[in-house]
Amino acid sequence: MLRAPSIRDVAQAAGVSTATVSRTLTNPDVVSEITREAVFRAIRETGYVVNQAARNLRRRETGAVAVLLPNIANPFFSRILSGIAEVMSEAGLNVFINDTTPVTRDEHRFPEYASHAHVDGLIVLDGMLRHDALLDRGPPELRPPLVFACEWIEQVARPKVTIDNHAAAAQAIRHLLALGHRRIGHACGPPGNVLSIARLAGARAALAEAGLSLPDAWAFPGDFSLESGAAAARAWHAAADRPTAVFCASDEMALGFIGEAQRRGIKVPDEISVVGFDDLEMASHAVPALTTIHQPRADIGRAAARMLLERMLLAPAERVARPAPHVVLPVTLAVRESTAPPPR
Amino acid sequence: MLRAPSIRDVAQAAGVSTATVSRTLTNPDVVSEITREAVFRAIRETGYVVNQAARNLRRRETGAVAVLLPNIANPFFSRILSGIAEVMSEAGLNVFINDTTPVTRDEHRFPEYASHAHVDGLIVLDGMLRHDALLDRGPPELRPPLVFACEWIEQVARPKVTIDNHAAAAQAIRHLLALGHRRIGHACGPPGNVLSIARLAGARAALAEAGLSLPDAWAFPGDFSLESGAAAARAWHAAADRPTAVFCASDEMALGFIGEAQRRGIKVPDEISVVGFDDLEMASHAVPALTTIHQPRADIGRAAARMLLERMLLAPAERVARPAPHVVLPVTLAVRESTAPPPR
DNA sequence: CTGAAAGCGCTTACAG
DNA sequence: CTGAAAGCGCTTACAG
Repeated sequence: MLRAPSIRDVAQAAGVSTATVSRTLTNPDVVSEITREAVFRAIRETGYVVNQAARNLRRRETGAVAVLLPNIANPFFSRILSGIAEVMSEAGLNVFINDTTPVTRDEHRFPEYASHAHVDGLIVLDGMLRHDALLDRGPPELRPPLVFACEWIEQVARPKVTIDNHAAAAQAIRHLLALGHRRIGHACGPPGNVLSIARLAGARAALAEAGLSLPDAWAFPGDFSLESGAAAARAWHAAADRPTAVFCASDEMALGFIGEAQRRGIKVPDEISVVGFDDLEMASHAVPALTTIHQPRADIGRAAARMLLERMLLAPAERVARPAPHVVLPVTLAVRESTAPPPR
Repeated sequence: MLRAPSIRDVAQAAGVSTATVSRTLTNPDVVSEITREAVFRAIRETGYVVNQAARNLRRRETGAVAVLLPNIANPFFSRILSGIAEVMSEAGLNVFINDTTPVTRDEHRFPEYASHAHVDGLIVLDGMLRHDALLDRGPPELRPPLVFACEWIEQVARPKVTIDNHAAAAQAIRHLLALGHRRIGHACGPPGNVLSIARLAGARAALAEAGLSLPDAWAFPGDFSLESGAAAARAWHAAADRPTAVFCASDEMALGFIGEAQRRGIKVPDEISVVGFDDLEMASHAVPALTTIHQPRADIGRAAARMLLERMLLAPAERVARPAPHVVLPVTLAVRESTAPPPR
């Protein structure tokens, strides 16, 4: 039976013990130069590569972290993932990416493997995850370190890196107000989602500041997707009494809204101003280029990864004792071509 | 020191041996009903979850497969990944997703972990991967089973699932010819890429059938990105002698091209017809909606995953001996609004 | 149907 | 600076 070379093969070839091979690999300085070289030569000769399962078992760690996200098909996540991958690969850790709603239609499930047995840490981008499962199972010291990014779960006190969604939404609305709009609608994110809630509240607050409000009829339901943005445009178009501007909870919705509006012969921004949220690559390439809230997505990913690394270094007891930090990253409003003063 | 419960704790709680616990978990039928129930009760009481590192070490497998792709930020891959995740999660396997060009600018690197030691199989979506590294290292029986999807490496004979890029490109060109275009350009994919080469060749072949050719000046360089599509539009616009239609090697390029063209006051498709390739979600929501080659992305992912599963079942020797199958999935041309007869 | 025992391939105090 | 030995937590022939 053919087998991959093991540390014993290397030890034999180098004429040393397996302990020395192991030390040469993990802590070369404690080994004399001649043996070190002999070991490296033996490694080359045998084509040895360390068996992670064995190392992990022995070290009681896995060398991997997992990222849980609601929908990998959503382009919003791509740069966040690059940011995470960047700092994790520097730290020598592998990254599992896992869609929390793959095939089934049930609640967002916490994958079984997302426990200490499989993973040294977790970054969770999904605020809809049910938290009854592994997330809060067993003694806290045994639960893998976890940090939230972008989204979070109110009941689960863990470190997080987010933006200020409330303030960002308010900023988007104030931009529309400054252009002279008084009749402003909102295409909402998925109901129950923490981002949807914060963005809607922020929009309402900014409207209230100006003595305005958001009629229910102008809060168009949606779920962040292109299609739901298009649906919002249809609802907007069908309404007798229409707002002159709409703030969308995501860029995909904004792009879907604009596409559907244009397809119906509506001119953007002449007849309707549209603001997005996220600043996807597509936002600046669309026509009209999308006015939107720019999120520093790679930075969010990097910050979350660094925070997780910090938490992984802490002793379990200390980690549980310490307060969970909350990093809030700044956003900017990218004013482009999809907003203008109201018609007439 | 606090430790996660192990199989010994369960055995003790249930009053059986660890062997019986293990059997109950992996092969419940061979265990009597009473012990089985006792074991399950003990598992619940202790909160036991199997330690994968130990299981993997013992079983000489890892329970995970890796997907290697050139750029996770490219929305083209998202549905392929869902397709893969769908069948792999059914099979009880975890999926590592790895960007082959994360931070560094060097050649696409084969990640170290993509060896038998870390992963039971590989799906490679990156034809630019250097194949000198682990890919062809050591005896073939020891290399993890690998299947290519979408892209491939000519010199590496492995199973693959692709589309017929040559035929698809020809189909796109014939659509433009049928509309009456005689002056047709091509916005190319990244140089050296197998897809770029096949699509360019297919376009040339269809042009040649009609007694036409593709002047060098009309083969706009690109790299599949939005920005390179916009650059192609600028080059097209600046040219003295311009084609009336352009076939783009990707939807992102087509969308970038159209955006830049429209921004310069050019009407699409009235002044220039544009065909894309891929059929991203955005394609049908853009204005004009993009005429493009529809790729069955989820199917590609599912087919690649199934093929990998098959190969993983084979004994190493047999796997090496067998010819590598090549599955070619059908594509369709989605005719929408971005193409029309040439001006005048 | 069940248990004792070996062993998967590492790492790491403990001696020397 | 180096080796012998124990042990990480499982699984699986081998007996019974």
